Amino acid sequence: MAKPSPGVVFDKLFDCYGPQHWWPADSPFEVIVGAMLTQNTAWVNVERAIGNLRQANALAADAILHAPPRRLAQWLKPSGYFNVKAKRLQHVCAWYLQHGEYAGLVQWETPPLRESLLSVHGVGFETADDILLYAFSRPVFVIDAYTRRIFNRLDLIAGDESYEELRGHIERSLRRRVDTVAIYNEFHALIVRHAKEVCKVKPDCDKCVLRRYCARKGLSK
DNA sequence: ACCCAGGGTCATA
DNA sequence: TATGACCATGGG
Repeated sequence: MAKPSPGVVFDKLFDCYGPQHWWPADSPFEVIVGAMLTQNTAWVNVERAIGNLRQANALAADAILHAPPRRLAQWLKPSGYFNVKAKRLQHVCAWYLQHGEYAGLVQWETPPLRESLLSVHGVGFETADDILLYAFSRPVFVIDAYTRRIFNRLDLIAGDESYEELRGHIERSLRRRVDTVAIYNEFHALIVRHAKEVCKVKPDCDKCVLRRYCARKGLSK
């Protein structure tokens, strides 16, 4: 069985599920908040925490930055790790305000913007790239655990690549597409959708749209 | 009673 | 550089 290219994987997922309309947020700042809160956390719990912030009229950088840590942690409780995330959220809000919020940051070139994000305590590769792609519309492909799992099962990667190696590999393989930002946006969303939908519990991809290509090498996480 | 979820940091070897 | 511990809630 021939291996599919990443582009073929994208096309099959898109044919199956259609556009996903990501990121689920009303503003770039809300994307940033969601990206921080969803770290190793189910999205439904993130929605509750964001709902708490909104209800407290605290879904804004200055409000979060100046909120008492106790109260901020209370709002974040449903999304887990609330003490850790309260600090991380304040760090990223301080960064956001220091650099002129969206209007200031949107003028930056992508590489220095990415470096600056990664310098914020609590922002790692995936969170930075979520923010770059979905808040600032930059052509950066997001690698998450689902991406590794799916590409691993399709035998498209060795499995021990670093984050940056894997990102470079997938970005290069999609270079010919016309609108890379739109493709990266949709692809990552489709991978998450697909992982939740069918590939989560069943490694052999029974009803999987990618079944024809599935390597079935057993329980490769 | 487990396991997992749209990760990241820190201490240790 | 490479593991392991830790953070913590809610759903299956």
